[in-house]
Amino acid sequence: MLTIFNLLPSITPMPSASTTKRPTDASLAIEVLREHSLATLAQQELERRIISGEIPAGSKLNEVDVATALGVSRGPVREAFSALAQAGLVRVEKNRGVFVRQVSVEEANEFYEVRAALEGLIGQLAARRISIDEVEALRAVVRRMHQTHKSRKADDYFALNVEFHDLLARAARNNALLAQYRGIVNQLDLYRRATLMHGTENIPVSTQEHEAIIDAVAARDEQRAQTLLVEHVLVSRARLHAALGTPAPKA
Amino acid sequence: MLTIFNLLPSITPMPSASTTKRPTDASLAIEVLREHSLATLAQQELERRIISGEIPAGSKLNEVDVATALGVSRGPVREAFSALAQAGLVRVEKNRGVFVRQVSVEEANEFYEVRAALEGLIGQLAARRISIDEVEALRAVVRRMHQTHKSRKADDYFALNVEFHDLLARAARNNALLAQYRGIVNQLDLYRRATLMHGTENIPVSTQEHEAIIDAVAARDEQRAQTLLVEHVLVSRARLHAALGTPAPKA
DNA sequence: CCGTATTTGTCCGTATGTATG
DNA sequence: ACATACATACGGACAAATACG
Repeated sequence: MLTIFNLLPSITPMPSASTTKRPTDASLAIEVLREHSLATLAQQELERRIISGEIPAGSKLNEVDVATALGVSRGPVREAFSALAQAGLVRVEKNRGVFVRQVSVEEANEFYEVRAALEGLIGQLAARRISIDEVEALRAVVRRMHQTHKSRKADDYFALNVEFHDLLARAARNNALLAQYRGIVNQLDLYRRATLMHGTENIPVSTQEHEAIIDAVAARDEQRAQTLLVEHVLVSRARLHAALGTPAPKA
Repeated sequence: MLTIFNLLPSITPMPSASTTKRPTDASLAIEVLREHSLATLAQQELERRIISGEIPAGSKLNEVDVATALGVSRGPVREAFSALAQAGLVRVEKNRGVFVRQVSVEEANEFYEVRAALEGLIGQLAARRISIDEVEALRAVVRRMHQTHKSRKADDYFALNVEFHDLLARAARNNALLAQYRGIVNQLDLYRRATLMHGTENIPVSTQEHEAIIDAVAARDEQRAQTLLVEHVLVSRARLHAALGTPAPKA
């Protein structure tokens, strides 16, 4: 338990090479607080901890514990809880408390259906609007995936996979779509974390799919990009079910 | 300005014919408060007033004014604001206040793109999972649309149109999809309300499209239902732009 | 440009409801 | 079943920032 500095956003610490003006933690905190309220900072920090699995699914979030852990009072925490509930990351039971959302297999399948549709639109729009630089950034991510595969670090691959799809989602140039997509992915992560199935997918096959997606997008083939991405999502869902031994729904 | 009774959910007032046990407003309030917090009630009430246009887009929501109007303190109101901000219905500016979200033409086009994709999935899944009763309910709505058309009440048609699509969305049997769909529709309504373009669409053409959609869904033709619904959304977007004189995006 | 009034941001106390022995 | 301990729900007070004259 500490102070406001706990919920400072994860600003990259910087290699500290710059001699210009090294901002102290205190000045950074002041700068951050000029724009963000404690409620939004608490929301972001809780979201990060939930998505990362630092706070496991099903956990009860005690108001005073969270407040003291974040170094704020209970007011901002309650506001953060409301926002997180709307985002689907926590569930609020009146007079009982708030709990980190648990996503069942059935709900995960629902999310996958929606995600497939959104990814399809992302592919379609990205093929129409992506820039050359963004295509190159996508290829760079896939290159790093190959290296990561060789060193066998599944967690790194998982992070790169997230980066790939988020990059693509941003390339679609549609903020509403981006927001909806991220919301779905966050909720799906709740399920993946709970089932400990992060990054253990079939990496070589997946990277092949990624490369095909990049090619389709770079070729401005909207239809193909859409189809490939829908398939990509449904296939990864099938892989997940296969690994878990759960029944995969048809179509 | 009044009391807690302001934010009682819109329970149908009942023709007051029942002699059994007529619950007083007070007992109703107690019953409601047993399940819902003042924050969620405030959220629902504010959402209703925003969607209905009762509170116009761009309005500044003063905390104490809203609190007194709803008969509660500022705490629950602030929690409701957090949730509404997450839902995209209001925008929060730190140390300035919260404002009802204004949706620009460009943002509305983004929403239409997403909505088209979601409606497509709705059509696909509804064709797979809809029940006979639900098909009949859809036909009933369209019948009422015809009558409404004859009496030329555009607002009624608008309400029926919402009911039709929400019914279809529920028939898709996917709660995540339903939630996302409703979120998009709510935000699109912000735009429609602002442009005063509710219900002035081409009604006869629209009802023909609705009937075709029902036929496709009833015939379990997933592909056709999906295509028809995507087209339906894009066409209604084009109609809107034509009426407003704004440039309609390609595709 | 400064002082005042209003509004937001935060914190804490109290009442009510829930879980536990 | 009762009493105790605890957590949440709500309200109100204080501080900081903004808006206005």
